Amino acid sequence: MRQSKLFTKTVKELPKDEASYNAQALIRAGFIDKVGAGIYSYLPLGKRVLDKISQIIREEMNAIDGQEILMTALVPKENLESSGRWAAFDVLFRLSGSDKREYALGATHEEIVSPLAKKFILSYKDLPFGAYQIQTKFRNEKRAKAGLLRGREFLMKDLYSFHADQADLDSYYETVTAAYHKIYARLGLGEMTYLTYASGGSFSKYSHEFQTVSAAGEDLIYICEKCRVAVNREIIDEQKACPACGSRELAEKKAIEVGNIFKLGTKFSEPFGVRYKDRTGEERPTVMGCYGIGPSRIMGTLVEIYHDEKGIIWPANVAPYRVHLLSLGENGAADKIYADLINQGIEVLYDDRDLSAGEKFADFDLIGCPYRVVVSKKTLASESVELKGRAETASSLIKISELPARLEAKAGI
RNA sequence: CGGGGUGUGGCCCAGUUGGUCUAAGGCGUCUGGUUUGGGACCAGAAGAUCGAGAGUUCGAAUCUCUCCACCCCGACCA
Repeated sequence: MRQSKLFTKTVKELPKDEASYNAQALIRAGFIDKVGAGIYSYLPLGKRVLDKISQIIREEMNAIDGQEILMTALVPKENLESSGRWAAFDVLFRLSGSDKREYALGATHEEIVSPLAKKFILSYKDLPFGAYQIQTKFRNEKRAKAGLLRGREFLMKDLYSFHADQADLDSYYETVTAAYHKIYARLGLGEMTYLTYASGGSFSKYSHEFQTVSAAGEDLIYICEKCRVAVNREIIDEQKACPACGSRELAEKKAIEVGNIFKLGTKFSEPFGVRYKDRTGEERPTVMGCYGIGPSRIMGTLVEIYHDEKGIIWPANVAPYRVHLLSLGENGAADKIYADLINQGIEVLYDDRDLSAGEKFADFDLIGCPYRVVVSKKTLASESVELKGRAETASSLIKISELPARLEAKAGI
């Protein structure tokens, strides 16, 4: 991408109506645009990051045989009345069309996926399976806050699984847990993300959250480093012990909830009549699980964790581009390097604008691509470019002919 | 939803005991010139229903009322 063609620009000053770091940094660098409290548009750079996060999640869902679907954003009132949530759910955006039929904008999709599954589940032979989607969710939070961390409209991956019995659900639940750990590792969040015991509702003692330690978080968790698990404050009782090993050596930390997995049991399959015939011909309710991760919240979380005083430092796997190529008055040579890198399959943001070096460096720091490649009179004198990692302070001169190999070698954190 | 705060060109803001405010400054933008390794410099230019509505007054960005929006703290978060 030639930066001269990019319609967004970075801005020098912090937006006055945002206090959270992730929103400030993302707006300044031109990744998102604020429309209202908790309502943001994703601009070219931001969309690329969001797509990369979603793609990692998609790959890991497919790897555990999740089947991608896309459900409706409009959820009819009757569906939500079947589960009792039309009245109980206070964050619903409710609306109606000219036909007077009432709907809610989807805040979650048990009420759509359950009747869907009912149409295809007839026999035990139809189980188990998992269906997921990556879709915008709507929740009218009384207080949206913290930029992308708690929005009224946000992107969510929600997976729903259907099983013949509790044992099969339990087994798949472990599979999903492992997949989630892989996702966080690939996103660069593995080290600071903990499987966390949280309140479970009516069908299991606990649900599990994935909590990423960050001062920007809303939750308070108690971490057992030995077991690499944590307990949410909402269920910690007076004994304050690790549920895995019983240790009382727990570290209190603020954290961002970056995922949540639930065993739903028959909570939805009963009211929606999602039943199957077992081997003996007897009809039984299916057993369900649901598993969520929000790519947009992940994006905000990454910014909270990966930045310095100058701007964002994206992990390589989700950076909008791998390389930010800066031409300092040498577009002739830089054009060729740009074309070569593109041909090698390397994603490049190419600053071909007629601006001062300082502005280009500042933009590189704000936008936060992993590598900076500078082409200038100085570097060209030795048929080289200057290469520097965003997180590094030292740069080095690299022969132009060796650049693609160097970038590939450095790829993948 | 309770409490606190803030709304002034695209962005950040000064001004708010009512009176040359015909709204200042910085950034950005446009024109010309000089620059060219950390948001460089000079000259000129354009750009504002002062959040909205109602009111008080000879006169309102400034005072009163209502509403709206955004931020922060708390509650809430299936």
